[in-house]
Amino acid sequence: MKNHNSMTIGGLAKAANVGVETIRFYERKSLIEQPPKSNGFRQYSGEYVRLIKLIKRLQLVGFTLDEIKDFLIFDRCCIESTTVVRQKSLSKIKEINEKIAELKTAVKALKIFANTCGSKTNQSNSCELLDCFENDWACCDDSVD
Amino acid sequence: MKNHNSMTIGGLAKAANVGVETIRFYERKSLIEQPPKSNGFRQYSGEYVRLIKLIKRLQLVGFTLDEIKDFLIFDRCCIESTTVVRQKSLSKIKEINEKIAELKTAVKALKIFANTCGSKTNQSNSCELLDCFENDWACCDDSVD
DNA sequence: CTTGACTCTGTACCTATGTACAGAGGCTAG
DNA sequence: CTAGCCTCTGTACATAGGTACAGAGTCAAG
Repeated sequence: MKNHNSMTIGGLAKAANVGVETIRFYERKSLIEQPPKSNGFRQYSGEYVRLIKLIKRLQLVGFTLDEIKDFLIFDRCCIESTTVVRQKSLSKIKEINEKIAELKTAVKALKIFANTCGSKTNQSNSCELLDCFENDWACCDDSVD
Repeated sequence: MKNHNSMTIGGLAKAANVGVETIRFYERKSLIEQPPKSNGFRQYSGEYVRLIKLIKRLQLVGFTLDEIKDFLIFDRCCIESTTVVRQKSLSKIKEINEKIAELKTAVKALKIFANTCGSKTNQSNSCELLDCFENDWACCDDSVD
């Protein structure tokens, strides 16, 4: 009675490289739908592998699970206007670009730190993280609110 | 008896734009030292403002509090060889650069998503996050371990 | 000398994102 | 038919990084 291309939760977990508990957790949080069951066991199609991997990718680049849920629900149901989703995407793009700028500034500061502190043998107070990280931060100072 | 350039915890919190509880939390975690007290009240110098802001910046770019502590302790005491600190800096730079690459890929994918899904009126199944996020991820696929 | 704003210590609680059982049942190989 | 592994539901615990009291003391203004 089993679809030849379906798998139980353990198979999905292995294929998507996550734990089975994580999958059940995503289900509880409504990130994924509960699949049909056979004898009480969840039967997942291959699509679920792509879906879980997508979730993990979105997480890596800074989406919270709640944000991911919003996108996924739209993706499944188109319940929101495409304009709203477009807006959400654009604002996320903006956010990520700002993060990229911050990270680039940090790399610059860390390079200075590594060069001035890591290569000198002098242990005077000229070696300070504070100094290295104090310049070039126009990008994010007091923009925390 | 009070240094004209010192402040209590509330002043520091305001100046550094964090909560007082956060400052005491950092103290408990040994990220900052307990300053001298006057009548049982902590008296902070202006240096603490820079220090708290530094911590917040490092956090923003992905340092954990434990990592920050390591750098700060070196910065204060030079207890580790500069070579070790240099190594840590370089590996953090590498990590941040990888993150930048991921984020750039995500921006590309989100742009495609925004353009194909947000601008079309068609609601067919051609509009899928999954598709947009499935290419160009050589940078991080299965590099999760 | 009272009032209100601040601080102290210590402990409990919170959110996000999982992880780990416990106790029960199912499936498959030998 | 039994052993060993899988899955089920439900609940509890973990971790990072705070946030929020409770109950007591301090300080400055009026």
